[in-house]
Amino acid sequence: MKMSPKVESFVYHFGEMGSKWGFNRTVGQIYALLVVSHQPLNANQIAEALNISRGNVSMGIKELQSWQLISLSHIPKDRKEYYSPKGTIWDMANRVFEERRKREVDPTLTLLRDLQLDTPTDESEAYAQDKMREIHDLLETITQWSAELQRLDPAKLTTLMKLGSGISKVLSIKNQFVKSKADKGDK
Amino acid sequence: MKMSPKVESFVYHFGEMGSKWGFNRTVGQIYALLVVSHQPLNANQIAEALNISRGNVSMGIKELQSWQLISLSHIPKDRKEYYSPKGTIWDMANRVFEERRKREVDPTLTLLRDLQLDTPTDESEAYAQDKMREIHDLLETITQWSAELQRLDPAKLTTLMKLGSGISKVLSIKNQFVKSKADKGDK
DNA sequence: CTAAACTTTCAATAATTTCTGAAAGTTCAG
DNA sequence: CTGAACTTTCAGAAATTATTGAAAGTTTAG
Repeated sequence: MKMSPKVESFVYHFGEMGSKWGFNRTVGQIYALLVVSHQPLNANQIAEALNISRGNVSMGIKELQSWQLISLSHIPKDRKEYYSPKGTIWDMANRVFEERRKREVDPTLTLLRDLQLDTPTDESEAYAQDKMREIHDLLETITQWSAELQRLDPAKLTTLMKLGSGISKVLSIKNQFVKSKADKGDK
Repeated sequence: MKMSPKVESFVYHFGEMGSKWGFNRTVGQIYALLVVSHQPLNANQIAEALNISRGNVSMGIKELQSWQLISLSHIPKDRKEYYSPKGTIWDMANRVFEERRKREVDPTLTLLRDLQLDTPTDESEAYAQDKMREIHDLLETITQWSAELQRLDPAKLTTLMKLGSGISKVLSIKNQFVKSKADKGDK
């Protein structure tokens, strides 16, 4: 399993970036390698291609499984497990968003909600609490949006994006729509 | 500068989370502290409140400046610099998105574009290149969307979100709209 | 069963990142 | 100027995170 120069630079780059997207370098590399490989790979092939230890591959695979990013397969007469990316690239992006939300945003929302429950004891606490509420609302709105985005068919999304001039136009259309309903007293 | 328990848990939590959002713990804490403080704080106050060294504060401030997240002010008769968060919470979120895009997505897009230029030499390279193109297109679409989202007035966005049932509805409206234009031959 | 062919675990170590604090740099009032 | 009041820098120390590889665990063919 020798990587071609192109695949190699892709894989290494993805490793570096991956570490900023919530998983470590090795995990990013493993995933990148699987994505560009036409056939499923086993752990030894991965270790060899990436020049990392067998144990490290095992850790990486485990992590990718917790992100639900890979699926297993088997080759007849071969006991080894073969790994390949699960779903499309869009699925992958959704998984990453979702997983990050669960790990990073949800706990924050919980904390902020809890902190809202107490009544502030003085002016400075009131100010702090108000700011925390703002952040809470922001995170909630973003969460809501991304949840809805994820429900969309990506192909449709792309098409819509290309057809119009994007979301601003979409919103102004909706805005008019909502206004005209409101004018008729349709709240 | 003693933090109240509420502020304290907020600040520490934000520190932990911050490290997942592209800056380190200290930077997250400093920013959180500034956000919930009614008055601008100077470096010593920050160091004392967070129990970190003066030098560390200086580093953190520098980092926050590179993210364009804080502004400076001065108090008459006092030589120290006082720091406060720049803009609204929404501005902050935009800055973070934008900065992360610049640091994490843009270089990837560049790399992927470059890798597209070569013609594949064999079937497996062709496959790899095709996957890379998919990722490129995905990242580009996401980039486009987020750029447009940032241009929107956040208040308007929130209102729209609350009025309707979200983006799916918005899109289906636009979809009808575009279709009817298309039916009239309006491309 | 048993042993071969795997995978996983985990303690030790390596690599990386963050933090400190002393020293150097800057600014400005007098 | 000068020195007091700051801020920044940066080398080394501390803390955190990632990696290895040997040992333990698991699965299955025979």
